[in-house]
Amino acid sequence: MPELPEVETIRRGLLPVMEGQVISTLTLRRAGLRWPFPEGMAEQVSGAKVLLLRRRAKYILADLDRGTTLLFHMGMSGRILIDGAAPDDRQHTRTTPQKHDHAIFDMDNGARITFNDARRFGMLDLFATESAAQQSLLSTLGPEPLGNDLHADWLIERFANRRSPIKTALLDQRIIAGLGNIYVSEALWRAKIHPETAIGVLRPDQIETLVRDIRAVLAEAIAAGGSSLRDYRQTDGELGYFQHAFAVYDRATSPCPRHGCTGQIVRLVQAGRSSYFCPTCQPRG
DNA sequence: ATGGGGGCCTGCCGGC
DNA sequence: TGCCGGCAGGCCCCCA
Repeated sequence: MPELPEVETIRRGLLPVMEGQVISTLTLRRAGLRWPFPEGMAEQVSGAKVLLLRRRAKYILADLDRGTTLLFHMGMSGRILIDGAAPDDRQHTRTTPQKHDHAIFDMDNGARITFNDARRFGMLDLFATESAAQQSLLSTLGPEPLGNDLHADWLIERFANRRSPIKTALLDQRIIAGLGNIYVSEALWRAKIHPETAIGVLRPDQIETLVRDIRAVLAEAIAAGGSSLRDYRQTDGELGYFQHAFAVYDRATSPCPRHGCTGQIVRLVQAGRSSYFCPTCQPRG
């Protein structure tokens, strides 16, 4: 799926057509994605004004003027595309729905926002804004890695005496919210930490370095508009381009790009997911 | 308690 | 050309 940088890029793309704007009609083209949509969601959203468009982890949250919040999650293959926003936009690629277009937001400002998701691991939900913090999808999330919520001291404490491999710990949204398979591999490479290292043996200085590298790789990816491998697109249909900056992800057998390192990138499967790393400059902890 | 595996879906790519 | 296995930016659930 889109990880944090891709979701943030999508949010920024939606801002000008959604925030402060009225949804004239929400059209649902199936009964649900991962789960059934809430009863009456289309009616409750149609006519509502979006007060604020925010992001939490990999979720986009639209607070509506009816005391409700609309939640988007892109799953693995979800896309959001905007048509007809600008007066000179003659593309209108979505004048007729395409395959896997599941939800269509027609805005008062003329924009059409389409949620497309081939694999249907994505989510659309609606709940009372005041209950958002208790919402089951959001309540267990850990700190945001960007901003001021993530502290190395907290991670050092959280990791003490635990044996879980750092790769799987960083994918755990309860520990840090928003990382996914790409940026975990990239951050571990930057921090020179082997993905199988038990979190309990990491030194405090390694964890401090890791926090800095997580922040840096996410910020750089956002600046590049995210990474496009298969499904991900920005809301204008454009590709992100951070994939060109990957050091290790999907680069098995390539030479390690670290200056002075002569190692070769290796693919490893952990908990059913691919990890990529350089055995030479990411020694076992 | 927590770490790993299976399942959810569709699409694409490579090998035979 | 077609079929089949493997793989994919995620997350929930169940089991040891």
